[in-house]
Amino acid sequence: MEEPRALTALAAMANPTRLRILRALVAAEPQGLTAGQLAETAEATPSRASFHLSNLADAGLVSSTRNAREITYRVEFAAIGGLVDYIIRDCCRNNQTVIACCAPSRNCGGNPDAARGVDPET
Amino acid sequence: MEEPRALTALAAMANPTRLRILRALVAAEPQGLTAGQLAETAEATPSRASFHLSNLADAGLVSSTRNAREITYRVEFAAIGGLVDYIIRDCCRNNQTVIACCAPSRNCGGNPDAARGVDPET
DNA sequence: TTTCCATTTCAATGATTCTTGAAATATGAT
DNA sequence: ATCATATTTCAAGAATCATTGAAATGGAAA
Repeated sequence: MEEPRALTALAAMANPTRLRILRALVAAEPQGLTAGQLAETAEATPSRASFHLSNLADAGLVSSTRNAREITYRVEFAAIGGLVDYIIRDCCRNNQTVIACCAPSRNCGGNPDAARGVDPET
Repeated sequence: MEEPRALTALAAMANPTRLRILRALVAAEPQGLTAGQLAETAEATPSRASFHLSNLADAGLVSSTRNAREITYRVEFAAIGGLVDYIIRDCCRNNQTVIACCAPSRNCGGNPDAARGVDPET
């Protein structure tokens, strides 16, 4: 990933509504969620949800496919991974402290569960 | 890291001038760089650099210490790591595609060097 | 104290981004 | 065709963020 794309991805994630949308899509993998379901989940009007959805799509963070009149969105994990890769490598020059936060027994966010590699799902 | 702080960190990084500043600080580790040096590196006026520097400091991404009349800034790798941790764990629920981007032999940004774990420095 | 240097703060302006609600588009059903 | 549903697009206004240049602050030297 190059800088302009990384900046777009960072800006896309730097919004509470879009982060909620992203989170809902992560939870809804691999089926995805329709624009309407996302609007409901994010407590946004259809128009507002659509605005944020196209922002996320422009950033490559989500993809969409139309099924009849519904449009289903899915999170693009590879794009998020590309951003993480960019932060670690291009931005932080493979700094060990940053890399350590990806390890299964990490503790970088102040969450005690994280240090034990506990899946937040369970 | 909790959401509000992650949002602040993402917003801080989502700006070309601040990303340049961060990059310069990463390269200048562990001594850090003064506000004046950073302004020069980022090709910004002192006032503009100061604005972005306090934004980065508010986000916890840099720290500063005063030495005589100069103020030296340093990158806070732990905070960047915390953000990466947040993206991977809280946001992406430990998705493997995202985690794989932190591995030494990763290839998530389209850069062939990345797959071989080549340090961009060398 | 006066002066100089590094940096920050402030107010004004300009630029982006977000929200809202109405209208448009696309698709399917009657 | 007509209608209903799902979604997007658009224009206007509100809110937030960035840039500028001038003034203020903090600190060291003359």
